[in-house]
Amino acid sequence: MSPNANHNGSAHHDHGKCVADALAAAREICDQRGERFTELRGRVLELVWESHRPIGAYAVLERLKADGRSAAPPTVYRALDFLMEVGLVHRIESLNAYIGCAHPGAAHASQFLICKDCGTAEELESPAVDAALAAAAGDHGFKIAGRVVELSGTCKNCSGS
Amino acid sequence: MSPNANHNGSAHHDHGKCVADALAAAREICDQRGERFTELRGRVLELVWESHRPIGAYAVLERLKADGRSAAPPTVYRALDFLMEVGLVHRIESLNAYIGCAHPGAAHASQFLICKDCGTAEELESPAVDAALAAAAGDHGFKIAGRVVELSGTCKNCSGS
DNA sequence: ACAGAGTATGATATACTATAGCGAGGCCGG
DNA sequence: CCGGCCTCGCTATAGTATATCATACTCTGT
Repeated sequence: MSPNANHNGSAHHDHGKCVADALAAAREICDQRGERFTELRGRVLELVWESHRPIGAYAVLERLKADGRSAAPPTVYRALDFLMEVGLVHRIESLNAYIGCAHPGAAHASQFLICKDCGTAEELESPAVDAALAAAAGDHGFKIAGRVVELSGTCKNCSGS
Repeated sequence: MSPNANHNGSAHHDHGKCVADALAAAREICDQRGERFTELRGRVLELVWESHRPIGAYAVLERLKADGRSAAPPTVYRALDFLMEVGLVHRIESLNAYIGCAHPGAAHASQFLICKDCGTAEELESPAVDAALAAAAGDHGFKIAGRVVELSGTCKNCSGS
């Protein structure tokens, strides 16, 4: 993994710390919720964060195998499903990929800005978007249970160049 | 919205007419754009509309085969790709499924309300949602190229019962 | 410490979704 | 009529996800 990372070109970005923070937060959240943050789940979450952009389930699987661990698709899908239920990971539907949640711990409806050039996916939580969606759904008598909002395009850094 | 509309099981809905209208419109749009609206493409579009809710590519394939036609996955994927390029069909990312466009002919960014109970997907074009998305993206220096907005939940008819 | 319930993981098989690549035939402009 | 392009048939394969059963772990109450 690139030690430098720095997703969107902005300044520096201590990737190791960022991953470690995410893991620490995850552990705490699971503790609070009485969920087991097992070694496997931790490793999967770590791999998702290390990628620092949406990563496919099978890419996670390959990395697990590279650890020397025995793993099969259900191994990773179960871990990802758990992490999504707890709110530590999001699934990007338009990419069939997964990414670490930027703001775990709080229920939230997020939106994603997916750059076609660099592959990063920035997580947003725009109240305005959320309100507009709620209003639009309400107009049609629709009760929202789940939201998928994914914009593809060019991110700030990539459009500069 | 179409004059008849009203999917969701309530009251009447002249399905045959609705499909025929969609096909007629499609033929005209392809003519205008100098695209070939072949028999296969027409049949695929017809099948998509007949389903009247998002339908998977392989379900379309089965129906094509039921016609006695020889068909393989590429057959249907090529047709669907064409129909999407022309704007006659949308893909629902969260379902890996396809649905006829309710307002073909005009460029538009649409949103979908997908009922988990009855499986229908209502197509919206909310300017407010669109504006909110554009604003949120703009705040982050992001240039939008494609939008995926899919809300899952319970539609009006299903929440009544 | 132990038994039992519930949960997590291992392992195999299979289902579902999508694309690559090649060749034959049709359509259309020159 | 011919040459290029588009459409379609066909086979193979890639990519994504789940069903199912077996094993092993963890926690709780005793």
